[in-house]
Amino acid sequence: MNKRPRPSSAPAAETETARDIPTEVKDPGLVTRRRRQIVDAAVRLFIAKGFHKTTTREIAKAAGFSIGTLYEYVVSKEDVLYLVCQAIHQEVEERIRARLPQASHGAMALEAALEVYFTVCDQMSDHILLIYQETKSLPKEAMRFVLAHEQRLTDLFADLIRRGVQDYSLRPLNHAEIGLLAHDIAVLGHMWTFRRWALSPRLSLADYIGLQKELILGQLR
Amino acid sequence: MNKRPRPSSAPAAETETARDIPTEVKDPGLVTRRRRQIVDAAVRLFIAKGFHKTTTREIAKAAGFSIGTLYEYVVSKEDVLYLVCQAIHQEVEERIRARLPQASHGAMALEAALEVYFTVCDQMSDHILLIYQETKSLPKEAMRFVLAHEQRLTDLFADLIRRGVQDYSLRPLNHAEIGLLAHDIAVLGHMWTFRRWALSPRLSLADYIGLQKELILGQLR
DNA sequence: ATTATCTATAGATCTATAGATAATGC
DNA sequence: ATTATCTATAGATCTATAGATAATGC
Repeated sequence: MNKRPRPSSAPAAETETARDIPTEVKDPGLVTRRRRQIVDAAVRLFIAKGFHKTTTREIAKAAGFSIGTLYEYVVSKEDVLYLVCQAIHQEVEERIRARLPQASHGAMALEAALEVYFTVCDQMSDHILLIYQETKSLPKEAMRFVLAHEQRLTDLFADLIRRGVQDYSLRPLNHAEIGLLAHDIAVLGHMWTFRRWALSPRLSLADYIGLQKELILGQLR
Repeated sequence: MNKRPRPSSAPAAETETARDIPTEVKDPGLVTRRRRQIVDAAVRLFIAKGFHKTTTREIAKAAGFSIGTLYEYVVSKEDVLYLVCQAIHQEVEERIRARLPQASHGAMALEAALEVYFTVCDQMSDHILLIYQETKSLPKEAMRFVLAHEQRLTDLFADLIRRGVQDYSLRPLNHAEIGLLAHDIAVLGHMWTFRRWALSPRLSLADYIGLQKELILGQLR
């Protein structure tokens, strides 16, 4: 059940889900704790002012320690951004997985997943928007990890669609169609966050979910 | 034919399509020319390095004059970003309008528009991506103008859908549905630019257009 | 004498680190 | 004596402007 499909040609090391950031501090528990403080502080600041306009000093202060201490836990400012992106993706994925009911057949499971996903996107609006806007500021390798995470989330939908096709609760679809539909779903969730300025004045979240579900599922039955 | 619907409550001044940037230079023709140089240089640099990592000096140099001259034509670095966003939106809109055939009925016109729009998104991939990533760096008022432009582009699709509903070539849809579908179309075009890393290795542009057209039009007939 | 352009730099940051200090455990 | 934290700052930029210079037209 936890087996994710991995690109068959890539070596195992390439599919690791997180990148290690060097630290001067020996106590691993402390590292975890301090980095959580850093992430919490940075998320708030990045959402409010953006990555580039936030200084490392501000991050350290908001996290409750000095600039010198900050640099015991990260090597660079970009590391902070990476930690933030990683934490956000993790939380999105956790929230979705936590609320995914073990529905009977594929079509039903997919519908439930859409409901959950769009709701999570709404709740984590600012965070998802942040990822959209700042992923490009990551160093190349860190970006690869973040995009891989995005792909994993998308695969979650692809798996459900595939299940629906196999149990005949959805119409037959080929590999490319399934992949694309999964991306469509992922992006239409994000759309609620980055087009909020146009959508939410006219549409409630419930309406949005209802209409988008119709669009996606209508095409699959 | 050129009448665009405007929010009835907003005063005319609010719907202006461009913002005036002060300049020290008297000759309007020269201003236009130099600003085009600035935009051309900045677009290239911003796409390559991002807005924040590009310096005003680099922009001036790439445009072919000195930093002092640059500041005769803009007040701030943000002005350059605004000029860039404005120019990109304008070109996207022009390219689309130029190739829009005067198709007979709404459904056909919409299909043609999708074809054109997705193609333009592909051609201007880097530019659209730039807008996605840097709009947030604009000062508030400039951002309003850029988002208004985005909305106008979306309205273009809404108009076509509405036409199709009226001539019965598309199924009946209410106001909210039309608005949302228009946004879906706009975003699915952009998706080709910001999910390229996942899509284009597996899917040609033609396949992408074909499948997305199916998704959207399938729901409307 | 007016307009456009250039050079030189003021002034303001900001990241990252070196070296000092405090706290903890042997 | 080891680990974590802090203070102070080196070093590197970067935006925006002031004042000088060159070009154009009366």
